[in-house]
Amino acid sequence: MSSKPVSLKVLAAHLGLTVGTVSRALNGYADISPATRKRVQTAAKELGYRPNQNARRLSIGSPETVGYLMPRLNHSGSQPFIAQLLQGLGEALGKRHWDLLVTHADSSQDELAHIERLVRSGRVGGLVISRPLKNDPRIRLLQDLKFPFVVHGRTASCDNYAWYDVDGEDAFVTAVNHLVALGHSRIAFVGAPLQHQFAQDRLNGYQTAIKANGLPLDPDLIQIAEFSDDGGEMATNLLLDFAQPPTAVVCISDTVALGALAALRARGLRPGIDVSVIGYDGLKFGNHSNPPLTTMAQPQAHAGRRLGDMLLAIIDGDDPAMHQELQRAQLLRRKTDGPLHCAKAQQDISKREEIQ
Amino acid sequence: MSSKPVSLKVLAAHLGLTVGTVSRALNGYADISPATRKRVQTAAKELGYRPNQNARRLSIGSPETVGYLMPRLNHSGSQPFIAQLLQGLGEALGKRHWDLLVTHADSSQDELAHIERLVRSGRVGGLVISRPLKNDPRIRLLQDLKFPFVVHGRTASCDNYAWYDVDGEDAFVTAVNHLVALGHSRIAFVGAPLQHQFAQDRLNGYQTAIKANGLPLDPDLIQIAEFSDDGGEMATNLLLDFAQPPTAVVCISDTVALGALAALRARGLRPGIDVSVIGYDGLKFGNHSNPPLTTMAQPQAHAGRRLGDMLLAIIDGDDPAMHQELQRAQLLRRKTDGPLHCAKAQQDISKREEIQ
DNA sequence: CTGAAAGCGCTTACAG
DNA sequence: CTGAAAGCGCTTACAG
Repeated sequence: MSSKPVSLKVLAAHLGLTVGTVSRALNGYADISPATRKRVQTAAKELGYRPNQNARRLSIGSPETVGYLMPRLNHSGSQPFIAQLLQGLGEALGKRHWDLLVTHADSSQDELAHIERLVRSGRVGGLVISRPLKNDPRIRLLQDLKFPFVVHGRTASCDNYAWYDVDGEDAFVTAVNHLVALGHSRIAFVGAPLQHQFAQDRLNGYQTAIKANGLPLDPDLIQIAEFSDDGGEMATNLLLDFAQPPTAVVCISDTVALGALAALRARGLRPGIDVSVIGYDGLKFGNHSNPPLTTMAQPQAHAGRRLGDMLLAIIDGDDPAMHQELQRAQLLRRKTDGPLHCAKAQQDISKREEIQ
Repeated sequence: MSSKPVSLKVLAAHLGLTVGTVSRALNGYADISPATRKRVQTAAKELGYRPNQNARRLSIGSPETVGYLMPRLNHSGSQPFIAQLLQGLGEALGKRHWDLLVTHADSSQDELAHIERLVRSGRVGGLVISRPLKNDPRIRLLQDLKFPFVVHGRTASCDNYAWYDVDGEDAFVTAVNHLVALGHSRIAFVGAPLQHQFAQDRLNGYQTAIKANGLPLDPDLIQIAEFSDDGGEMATNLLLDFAQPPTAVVCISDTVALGALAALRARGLRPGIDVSVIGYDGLKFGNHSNPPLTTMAQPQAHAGRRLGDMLLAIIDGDDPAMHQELQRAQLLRRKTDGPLHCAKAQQDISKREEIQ
């Protein structure tokens, strides 16, 4: 279909030189006369010569390509940060003229086979994986294969590989402390299934902070829900149905928190006044929720670049354990956090429910 | 770093065969005895043999890879659909074991050079580009190079290449008609700079519908703003400052519409009651805005798959002009559209503004 | 049915 | 300084 690109062979023929010489001239070898180097370079530019990368990479023995293993989309929410992540990865790789291959397994069962195929086929020289499980078989596989990789996120034991993560535990300590400082003592946690480490981290932070503040750890106040707005709404409804409902809720994500807000509004409760809600992520969209969502905003801008730089360094031979970066989330106060209302107001909440 | 993958050579040696024979056995050539075919297959599985794709692709003369040219992120809004699009592309390509390469130009000036490099280097056999300009030089370049490509979106003249798009003009006709049916006659349009064709299409739809309904085309009611929530807010403030403000606003995107809602709320105007607002995109997040956003929802689920299938067909030799698919957006009524209020209410709006 | 050989388009020691 | 040659790991006519 497309016209054939010019090869080294035709370029060499055009110049009356051998392909070896032309190749060395183009690749800046020292043992080429300045005159022919110039001649070769101008001819290459004129003819629009670009080395065939498949050939080049076969020859040098490196795919000069890194793979990103896309997490499977859960029907409910789209990956909010994926575009930014890919752009950052692309920037880091681009500095060295490496390529970015984006793949996803057909099913989660196939994921290990998918990775092994990818590694063995020589298409990539390193891999970026994200959203690790607590004990992620992908990480074990890659370690067994001794294949360079970095993880966006962490697992329970994460000493011996490279990762970039935001400290979810710290974030939820901060969120709970903030609510305690506002006078709250019945603070609930709406989380997601604990197979993912990030879900566990955030729950840990919640529990740590509750205890550190001398509050009782009421198991009723810990709700594990579907990781979506609907999940957040259902969990919050459960919480509000208790005899002693919480006066504040920390949610594992902004999306889940939006569901919590919906549950509150549906009962005529005012988020940030009657019940406080804090999300996690810092999505821009939280500015436009009803009311604007207070959240733990994670610094997301550099994740892609950092992961890309790390991976290249590891491929160059760095010890993966050298490359571990933990960022902190920051409290972003908008309108859904507020001081505890007086006892009377709390009673009103309970009453209102009974009426419903 | 990683242990070397087994090559065809070691597999052949292991079996006491030549590489040619082993290759043919693995690739299902007919002239191989069933016995050795079996023997080869089991040995390949045992040793975990995977053909080196760089070598294979060099040999067969196809990169078996397609490139996706990421649009540059505008600081303000993230690409909401990009993850879905990539997943869909990956599915379509995966059926044929093609790979997906994701790239972005360092700057918009470099984009043409970037494409040319990509094409000439033989890394990809086809390209997906998105968000075309009205008269997009990338498309001309790819046509000149006679290189297979598909466009997510359309340009002004789009007869002679392949594209997948949602009919923005139709969507805005639908939105305006809906508002007219609700009794509105002063309907504004908040758009974005017109270099992108989609911005023009949506404006065209607005204008077409205004005229078709026998309404005057008031240039004041067309506001071209920054493509962001802030842009939408500023534009809406301008509209509300007019002596005769609009009673309804159609916005070029959900994000812009969120800004419009913010502007209304800031003035104490109730979206959907005092002033109607309709967005475009159908973001899930619109369920949680204040109030939930009425929008023209575009069917996004199949875009990636369709674009991938089209591109593969074109690479196989199909005429690109055969592959043009126009989808329609659907009105998704939530809470920001409503009937025109009586004259008195309208006066109140004007008054309220004068007070501010 | 299998082997021997050429070729894909590069890179890179090795001669001279 | 440049050429001639081997090699990267595959595929695929061509013999036999």
